[in-house]
Amino acid sequence: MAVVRRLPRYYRYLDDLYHAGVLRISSKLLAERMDLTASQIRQDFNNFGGFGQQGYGYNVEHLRREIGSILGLNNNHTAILIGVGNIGHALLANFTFERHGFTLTAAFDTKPELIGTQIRGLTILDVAGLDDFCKDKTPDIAVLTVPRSVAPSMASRLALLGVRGLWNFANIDLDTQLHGEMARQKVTVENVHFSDSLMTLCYRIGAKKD
Amino acid sequence: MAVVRRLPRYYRYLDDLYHAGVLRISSKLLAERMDLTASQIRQDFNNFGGFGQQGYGYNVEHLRREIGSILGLNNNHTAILIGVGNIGHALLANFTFERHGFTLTAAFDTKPELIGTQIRGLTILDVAGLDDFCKDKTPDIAVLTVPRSVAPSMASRLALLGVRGLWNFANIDLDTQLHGEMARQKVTVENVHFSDSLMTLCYRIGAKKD
DNA sequence: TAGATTGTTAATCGATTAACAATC
DNA sequence: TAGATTGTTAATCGATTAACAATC
Repeated sequence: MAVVRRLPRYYRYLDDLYHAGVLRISSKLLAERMDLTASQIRQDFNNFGGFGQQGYGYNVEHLRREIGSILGLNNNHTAILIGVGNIGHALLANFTFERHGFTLTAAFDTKPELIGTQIRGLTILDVAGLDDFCKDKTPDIAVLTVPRSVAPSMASRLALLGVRGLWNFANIDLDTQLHGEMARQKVTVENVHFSDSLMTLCYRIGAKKD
Repeated sequence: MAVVRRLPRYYRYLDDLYHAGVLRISSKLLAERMDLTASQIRQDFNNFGGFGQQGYGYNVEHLRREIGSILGLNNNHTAILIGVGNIGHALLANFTFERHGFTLTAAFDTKPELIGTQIRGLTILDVAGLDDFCKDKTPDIAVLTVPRSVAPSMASRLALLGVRGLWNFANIDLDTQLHGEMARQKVTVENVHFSDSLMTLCYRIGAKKD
């Protein structure tokens, strides 16, 4: 559904408004700000129930909470991170998983010089202990920041360990790659593709040139 | 157009096939691999001209080159990077801009301890010299890996310096934020949103639960 | 020639926009 | 009450799928 893909963006804007102390917003105003039509916004929100009030608009705090709850941000999911290279390190150091519905409970790598070190209070563990950890703690998702070459095998391993979601940074479509296996284990894959994003930008500045 | 958003993904798959030594592929086979319909693939490619041959399929090398050229991957664009924090560093160290149509010509930061150091042969420069550099070298795009708080002002500055595109990692929609200004300068913004991606995953594993 | 597979048209499906009555 | 703005239906638009003739 196309609405779902817009929900995170709605949440982001509402979160900004909320933190800016704005109490109410109309579909018209929000539409201007987000570069959408007011009609679409009302249609979208009504897919999940009527959160607004005629003549008034939407209560920012309430709407934010509702959308957050539709997204499942309050489900107390847990996450582990595999591969503390540059991107893994960047996420560990800067990304606040808590603001997006997850608690990061462990990070793993193979490099001896990394194992035992801490980033933001989290100690890097040896991947050798991954299976035991997962059997014990059953994390909901794994953040895959390993080299592309080992991504598929690590994905299968995590799938068999019962992980329910993979946030994949390996620049490869894991869902199409491991089709049967992933489906069997009911693992949801979210692929992050820097290269797709940059190629899109390349196309768009090119198209503007003439 | 919806096709355009699929082009980078087509390119990625064709690039993989090409490097795997595959010479030809039919819409049917590519559809299976990419989890699309054969009909859609043929429809998509025909938007840009007939690249196939009846009874044979598509020549992988040729199709890859055509899509690359539609995307503008051969336009010899130049890029600079602003903000060598964790994400900036990760991109400098790992991302091969050359494979996606860009040559990275400079990286900037404000931290004295970073300035003058090298990453992958590229010396980090002082942001103080940004204006002179841009006037001299006129880079096509800037990779914005600065903290969210300084992103809007840096974006305007770059826009005024004549940059044509921004690849923005600041978790903020710069295009809607700086509407008039960006439009005036005709700057194309591509926003990368880790948080949107993670929230989408959160929604999807939640929806599967019941 | 026979088989395969494209290019392309027509049919279907879904998503967006417009309009307006309901109602705060 | 009058004004504002939602919820919701109907109309439009665009994108996807199905079908098949063209042709390698």
